[in-house]
Amino acid sequence: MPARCKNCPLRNWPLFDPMTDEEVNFMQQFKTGEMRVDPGTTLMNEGSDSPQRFTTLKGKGLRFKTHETGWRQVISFVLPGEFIGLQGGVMNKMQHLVESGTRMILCVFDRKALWTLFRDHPGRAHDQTWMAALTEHVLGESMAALGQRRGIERISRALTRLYGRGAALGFLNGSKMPLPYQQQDLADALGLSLVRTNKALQPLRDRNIARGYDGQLEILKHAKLREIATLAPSAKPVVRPLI
Amino acid sequence: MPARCKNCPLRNWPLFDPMTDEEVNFMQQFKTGEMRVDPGTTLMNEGSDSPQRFTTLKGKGLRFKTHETGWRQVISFVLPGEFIGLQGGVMNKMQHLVESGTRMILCVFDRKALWTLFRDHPGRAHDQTWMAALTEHVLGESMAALGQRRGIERISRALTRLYGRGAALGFLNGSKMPLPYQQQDLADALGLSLVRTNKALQPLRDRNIARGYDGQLEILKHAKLREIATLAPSAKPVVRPLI
DNA sequence: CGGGCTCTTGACACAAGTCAAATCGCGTGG
DNA sequence: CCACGCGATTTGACTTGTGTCAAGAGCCCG
Repeated sequence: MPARCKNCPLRNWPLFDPMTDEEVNFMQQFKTGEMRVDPGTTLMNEGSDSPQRFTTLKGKGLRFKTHETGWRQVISFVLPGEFIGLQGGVMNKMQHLVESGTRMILCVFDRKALWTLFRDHPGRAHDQTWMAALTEHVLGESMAALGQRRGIERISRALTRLYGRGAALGFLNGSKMPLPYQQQDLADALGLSLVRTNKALQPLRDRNIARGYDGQLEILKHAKLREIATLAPSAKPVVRPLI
Repeated sequence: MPARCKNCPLRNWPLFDPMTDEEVNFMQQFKTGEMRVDPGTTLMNEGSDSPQRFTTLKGKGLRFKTHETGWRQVISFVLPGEFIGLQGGVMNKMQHLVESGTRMILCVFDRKALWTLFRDHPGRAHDQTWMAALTEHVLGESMAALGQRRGIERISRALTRLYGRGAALGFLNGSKMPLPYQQQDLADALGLSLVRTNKALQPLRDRNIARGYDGQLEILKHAKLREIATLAPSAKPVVRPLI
């Protein structure tokens, strides 16, 4: 039986804007169910056709584009609390896939229902736009990383960011967090070859700065890692609405 | 005296969704004026503080991020019809600048007024989100270009895209369109050094495929250019709402 | 006529890709 | 219980793309 929004396990994390009871009830109307998927399931494909939108409740996934020449660009890592399917109405036959990397549980909303949200609940509609703007911002940062930074910097940045997001979602276990991605995923996200990714990871391992193995990401020297990534010292994740 | 939205020079281009008279009047309320700027003016800086939002009426600009280590990543080229300032509410002290590259004329909207749009005109609010989703899509494509394509491919792709957007806005003059950007701008957009950009441009010039000079972009062999860029043969620009 | 841009070109250094092979885990079937 | 196969990771040798440095050419404008 699907959990009620009232008991949503995500809602009370400090990463998310608090919601009033009224808002929770409102969202509950739109929830048409829950979906559980195994690793490697395609959640969105050529989004325009999908009648559903999702919010990730549990598990991790990948958002990426592919090309007939064989490459794959990972656009972002999908973690709990993320909304999937906004682009649905926009894309034509272009490829933008979302795939699960672990078992996932997703909250399912109906596409049409979401439209009425614009009519009846401007605040939530605004949140939707707000999230889109945040995504734009994040993608812009990623572009800058790809365009302007070298391999080792990109990797350090990616690990730092993933760790930060994981921390905000309570995934941390000591200095470790579960990271169900492979080096190939990281490579495709960073625009590096698998071999180079591995080789760039090595000095981080050897110098006990950070390491990823056995489905875990461990960061031992945060400051050092940020320094290598030329990232500003702190920057907490932005508190966002949950849709 | 500022033009009325009714006479908006952009509105009737086929690139944009048609608007009803009612919608036009509605938007007119929000327009607080027009702004004219010289080349090189900063339109948005650390967006969170700007009380204004703009729509480009005329002229071209650049959207980019900079970093204290000296690099600059051009996120996108700003052409007429583009909305500027959506991210305003999201960014903290992070740098995301919008700068004019030519003289520009911009439609000015008040930030707060735009909020009421969510309350009173869901259709337009939806358009706003729609545009944000389109931008997400475009940025994703750009990421893929930066991460997966080599210099010459990136350049060919960029030229093709710019030409396509120019065509949709009626900038074409024979096989040429005005392109008020420098090689350095292109380089910063593509994540290449200036020198490499120039060198990659050379074979395109020599083989009479495309050339950029004197503020003009000329494409002589579209098919060839697309082939070099490994782009699908056609793909018209997506018809979008004008905000 | 002489700065100060932008664009062009060449020589060289270095980062990243490619190819290939070895290693390690791990689950399956004999 | 162990051999086998498969996928992920690691490592080495070599090639290629791209950055950097430096200098010259073209051009506009005072």
